[in-house]
Amino acid sequence: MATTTVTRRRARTRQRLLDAALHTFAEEGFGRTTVEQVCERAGFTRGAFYSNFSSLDELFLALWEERSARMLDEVRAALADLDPDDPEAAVRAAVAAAPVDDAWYRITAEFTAHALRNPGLRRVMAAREAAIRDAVLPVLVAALERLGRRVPDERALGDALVAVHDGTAVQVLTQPDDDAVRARRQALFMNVLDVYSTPEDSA
Amino acid sequence: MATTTVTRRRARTRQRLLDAALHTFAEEGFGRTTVEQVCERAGFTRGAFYSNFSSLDELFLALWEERSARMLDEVRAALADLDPDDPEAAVRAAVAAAPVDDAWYRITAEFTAHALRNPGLRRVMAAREAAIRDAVLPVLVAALERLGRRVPDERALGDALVAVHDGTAVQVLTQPDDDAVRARRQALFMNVLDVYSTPEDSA
DNA sequence: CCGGTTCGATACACGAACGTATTCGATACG
DNA sequence: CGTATCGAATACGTTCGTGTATCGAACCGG
Repeated sequence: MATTTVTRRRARTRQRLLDAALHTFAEEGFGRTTVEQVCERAGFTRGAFYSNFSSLDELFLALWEERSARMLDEVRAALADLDPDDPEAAVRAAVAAAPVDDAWYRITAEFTAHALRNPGLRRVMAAREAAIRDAVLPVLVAALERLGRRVPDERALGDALVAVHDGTAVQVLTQPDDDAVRARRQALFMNVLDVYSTPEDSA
Repeated sequence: MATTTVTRRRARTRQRLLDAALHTFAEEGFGRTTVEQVCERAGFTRGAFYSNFSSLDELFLALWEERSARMLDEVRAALADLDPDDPEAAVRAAVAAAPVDDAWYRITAEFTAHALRNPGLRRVMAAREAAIRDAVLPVLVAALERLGRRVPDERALGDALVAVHDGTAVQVLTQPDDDAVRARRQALFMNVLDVYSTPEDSA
């Protein structure tokens, strides 16, 4: 195909721009980031930028989609091989799969704020969140069943876990050196799993 | 005092600028907001701005401090008169006191991201969060005790509640029309209160 | 009222970033 | 090996926002 190799070049600079943008967004904030900054970091000129994206907004969305999709994959992979006999370990693995990454958190925080201003983006974000939830949920439900626990309201459990994940992420990031915070986070996950599932007999 | 009335004028324009900034930040995002936009909305010139604040960053911090302090007061006031016999109502009141306000959420989200880049700001934010938590906590603990429940680990309960509040806020805002989301939020609060307290006898 | 002070308005000079139109080089393909 | 095409570099004019230095009016105390 004629376009194959040409597209390679394109894809490479595109990727570089995305990487540069990731770091610039994290350091400067999305709103404070300029096209020039991204280009300089990536080692390109603005011409290259505008040949790949029509605006910073477009790049921002592309970046977010790429990264969140990748994270979703990682979560799926990590959950694929859980130890069915050790619920603590399972939770630990699941939590580790959706790590609290400083730079990425800042970006999603701003993306969230951004999306709340734009109905289109808001739907995109909601869909992605739902996808993550729906990927994680069946695995956890299965794990719980192997432990002899049923989940009466999967949706409620899913929302609760997502909320706990997001909510505690801030705490962990604002107190990065406090292990107790991390421990409480872990405990809260366990508690939620416990509360939103019931022992066998209630079927 | 000579400065009294003069200060009044000053305070008035200052307040107007803060109000204008609140709305502009909410609509445009903090990073995308310019001094000019704020001034235009407030009905002043940039001269007035620079006579009151040295930068947008400074205004941003001032705004956040003012608003979060006010919110803290409101929470305190709302919690002051709780119905000791109706835990659901108590929670509802508490939740209502820390309302999920769209505009305000966007701003705090960006402030959080901003603060994560700035150690000084991060400490300010952590302190404010702790203050809110410490204001709410004793009231809830007392309410629970009146219901015959003890709270073994107050800190854990506090962190959990804050996390749930923050985490579910996003869900409520991204799905504003879905009452089920709000109901699950409420339920999650109840569950957390339940899990983090034990009946009398365990004293 | 009146002088002094404070505070916001005005005007200016500057720099940063934008987006486009065009050029030039690399790369795929016959 | 030559050529057509694609994509990044360059160059340009323009807009927008900034911060400061100065001016003038509102407001204070006496």
